[in-house]
Amino acid sequence: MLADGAVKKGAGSRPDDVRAALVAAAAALIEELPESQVSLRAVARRAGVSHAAPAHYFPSRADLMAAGLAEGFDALTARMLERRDAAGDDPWDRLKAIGLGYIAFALERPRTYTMMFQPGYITSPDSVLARSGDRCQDVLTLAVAETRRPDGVDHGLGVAFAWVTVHGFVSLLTSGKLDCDPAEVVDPNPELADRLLSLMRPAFVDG
Amino acid sequence: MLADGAVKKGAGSRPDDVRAALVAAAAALIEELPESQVSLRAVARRAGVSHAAPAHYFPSRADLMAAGLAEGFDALTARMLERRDAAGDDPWDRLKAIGLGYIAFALERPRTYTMMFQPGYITSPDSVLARSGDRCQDVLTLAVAETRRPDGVDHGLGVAFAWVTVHGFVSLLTSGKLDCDPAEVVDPNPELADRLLSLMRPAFVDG
DNA sequence: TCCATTGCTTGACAGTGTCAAGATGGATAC
DNA sequence: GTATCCATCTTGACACTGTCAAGCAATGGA
Repeated sequence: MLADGAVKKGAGSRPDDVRAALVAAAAALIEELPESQVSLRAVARRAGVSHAAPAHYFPSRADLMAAGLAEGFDALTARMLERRDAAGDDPWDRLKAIGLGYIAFALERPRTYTMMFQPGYITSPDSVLARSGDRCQDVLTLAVAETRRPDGVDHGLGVAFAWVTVHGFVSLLTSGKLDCDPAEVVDPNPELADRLLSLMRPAFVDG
Repeated sequence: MLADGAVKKGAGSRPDDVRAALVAAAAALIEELPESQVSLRAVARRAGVSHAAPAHYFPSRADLMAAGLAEGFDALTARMLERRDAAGDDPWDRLKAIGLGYIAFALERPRTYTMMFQPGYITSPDSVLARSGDRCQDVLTLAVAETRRPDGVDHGLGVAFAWVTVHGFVSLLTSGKLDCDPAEVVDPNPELADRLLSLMRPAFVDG
């Protein structure tokens, strides 16, 4: 049996199979191991190729990690959209749904999430990782725009405030600074997240 | 000339000189280099000792890093207290001063700050790093308690909200996600931080 | 059939964290 | 004064890392 994401040699192997296997292996290991243990060679082993194979697709370890992390941003974006579209028409409900989806993703894949925001993996503003991060931010930007009211806060500040709140929350949670169990925050016990998001409500909608 | 924090051998060298030099060297390198380049051996070189000397004081690399990061938490705490004590008597002014001090520290020493919240360096709740983190949180807890009003939010939630906001802000800033220059946020242009902190004001005080 | 290019492997290098063993020097015991 | 001990630190080794150079194998074009 081949390992998860490993490449079948010979017959069925097409160009870019190895690349896809490497990205999949990187994404898997990023969540399974501490950051320092996600080595280029470990990813290559998981993908079933030699230790130098990644060099043909990614200039450095950072670029391979970035490719795996970009998948993380895409998954986060998908999760937010899913929750938003199930939330109905009320702008605040939609924004809050996005926030809860964001929190749920980060707590399900904490190592991936943490690494997604690690400086050093974005090598240029046009990189795959930067672009996937931008698409993620677009979802939030749109949802904040929907809540707009004449006397509301500046739009850019609102986006920053919303993002800051959810990011700070999951970041402190996974660092163990908010003495409560991250595993219980979303599924069995969503009150904390709910109440925290409600604290930022006055910045967006009336009442 | 000896490098910063290096140990003078022979005459003046007392017990724990090497330990202090190692911690100082670690604290310095943590801010100077990317996390992956702050190696045990680089710290030892900086401190002027052999590559295995740190093992006599710290069981592993993580423990040496934790000692350097604990100094970071202590410096952060000192910065917050300094700002608070200069802020007068108004509870909200004091809380906001703490927040601005927090933000200033994090943007002055971004690599140190980021690493302070990296999971993996706290080996036990009684570790030096955990304790210095607790002292830091105590300052915030006290300031939030001062803002208390009868119909206000739950105290624990208030502490979480305040911390989440400043931590999320500097964390996104240093990740490059809030398209503005972190170097300019505090000193020449404190409006953004000021406005962001003001958004959480309704959760703490009236008016 | 020959050749060139692509895709990947093997091998090497310096650097890393950690462990074992040896040196060194100051304090204590006799 | 000499011997012993012990903490402190060094040296050396090991497996592992990221990256580079060289080589092998297969594919596609002439």
